Amino acid sequence: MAKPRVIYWFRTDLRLHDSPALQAALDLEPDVLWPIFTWDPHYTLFPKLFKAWKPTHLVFEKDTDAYARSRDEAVAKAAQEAGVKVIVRSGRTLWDSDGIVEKHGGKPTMSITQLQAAGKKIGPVARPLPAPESLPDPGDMPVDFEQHFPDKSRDFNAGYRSEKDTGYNAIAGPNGDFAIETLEELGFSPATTPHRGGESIALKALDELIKNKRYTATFEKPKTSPAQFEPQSTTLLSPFFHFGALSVRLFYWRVHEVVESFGKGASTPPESLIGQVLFRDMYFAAQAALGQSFAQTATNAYCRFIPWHLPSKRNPETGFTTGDYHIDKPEAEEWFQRWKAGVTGFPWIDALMRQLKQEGWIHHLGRHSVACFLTRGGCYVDWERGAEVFEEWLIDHEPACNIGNWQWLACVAFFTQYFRCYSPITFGQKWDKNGDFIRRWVPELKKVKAKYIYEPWKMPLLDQKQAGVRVTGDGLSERQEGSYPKPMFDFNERRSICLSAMKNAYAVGLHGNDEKVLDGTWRSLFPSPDEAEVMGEYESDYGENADIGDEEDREKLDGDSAGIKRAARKNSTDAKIKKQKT
DNA sequence: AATGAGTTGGTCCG
DNA sequence: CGGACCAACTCATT
Repeated sequence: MAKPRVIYWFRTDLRLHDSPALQAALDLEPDVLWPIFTWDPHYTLFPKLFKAWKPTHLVFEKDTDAYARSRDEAVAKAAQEAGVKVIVRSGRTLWDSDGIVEKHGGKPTMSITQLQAAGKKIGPVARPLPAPESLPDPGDMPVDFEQHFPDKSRDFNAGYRSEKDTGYNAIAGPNGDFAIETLEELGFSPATTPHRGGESIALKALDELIKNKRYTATFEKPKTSPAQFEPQSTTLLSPFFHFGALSVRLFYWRVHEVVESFGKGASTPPESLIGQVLFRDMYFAAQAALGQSFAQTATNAYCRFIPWHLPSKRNPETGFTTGDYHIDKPEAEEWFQRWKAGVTGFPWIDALMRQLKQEGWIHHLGRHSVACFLTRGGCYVDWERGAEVFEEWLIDHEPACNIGNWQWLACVAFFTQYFRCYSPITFGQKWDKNGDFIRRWVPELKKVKAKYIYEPWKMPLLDQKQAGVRVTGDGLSERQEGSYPKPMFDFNERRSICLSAMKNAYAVGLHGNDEKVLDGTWRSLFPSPDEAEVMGEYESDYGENADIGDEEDREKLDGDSAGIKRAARKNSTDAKIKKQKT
């Protein structure tokens, strides 16, 4: 019998160590093994490859991302039609995410307790497999068919290319060596990030971490500083996990060993290093259970509905295009743009957003800060808008973790304590009194006294002169030389408005799959934006305390808001009754 | 049904 | 720096 001819498709597993899928391919004892790194042109490429190379097997690591599922189904179908056997192995997570879902009754894991319980039912995390000593030769690769990128409309990076893209001109790359395309070959400018990838760098980074026994064994995420840089306070292994350059199970067992031998005083999940990868598995399994609806509010039974000022681009019915889906607040669009550009006028937020854009990575608590600020704790912009920006900019972007964490911070799923709100001023100060992190990323403020670095709008003119910066403008219009924008709103005012709006939304109690959300009738359950604005009381830090005037007005408004709240509670009760019925 | 816990807030007080 | 409080949600356990 002829020996197997195998195509190995690398996607989420750019490594040789601990790859169950690669091991499965090698276990076939193939005559030839072709490595393929292509990402999207598979729909047209694979049928051609099947015809030209006549493989017997196609092997790849399981990808439970919503988009990947449909892509892989299409490829499996094409393989079946060509008589090619498909082998898929789980290898991206501690446990197979579909297995976790199954043990959790087919439902998404919405807490770390649920994930741990389901993991326990499956059994211990698999021990990592060693890297193969050698790989079979790729052999002949007749490529006498159309090899160019087949569908330019699916080239989502087109807008970023400055040079000619030669990366897709040949199956084995420009040099015929199957090397992953360089940025230059893909037509991009040199990277702006100092972070570097690859399996050997990943393994070295893990070794360095493990050498530091105390750090590894006593790691507590909430105690690591989001303001620390060069070096940062956390491991920075997430990009390696994302690309599969480092096996999460290898990480798990090597950390486990250190924790065991450290004994008393070691940290435990969820704060510990092990806890971090447990959260990762939790989000993966949540997504595996919910599919595409996980990425959005619309149709998502596990996502609370909030009438954000700036809506998602998705329509509740179709999942796409902007719909009439929010309570109008014209300023919100500008707030979103200023947040994205790092010119909100709040230095702590701006520093984080600029670091994110430049380097593609910020500390987890920094992500908390900017995500809370954009959603429930400031701008009241839909979390889906923020998630899209992170998706584009993060070098460690993992769809499941990104979506899950945005839901967490927006308090629409996973987390509910919306009254715990990050301050763009005091949260950073807790870690970095002098504002060194701000000085690094917002150089306009480099010479500002520590007293004003988190609140430059409070700086007297004389101090502004001495620091060589004028606090003026909106950040978006053409910026004056040596200026830094004024804050885009009174944070305390916004915090108060958002809090009461969240309270109301919780009382109404709608979720993404509720009929009222999908047919638009949710509007009648929420106060108009003007009413919502005056529901919150606040002490202005800026001297111009909105419209709330004399005592009589205040009473009247409070009366109104109480009425709205009563209505909201009633609606909440209705919703609960409705749920019990179904 | 009641109770306690939940990775990662802010403010005030001592 | 530690704890009470803010105003109060949901889940897991009993």
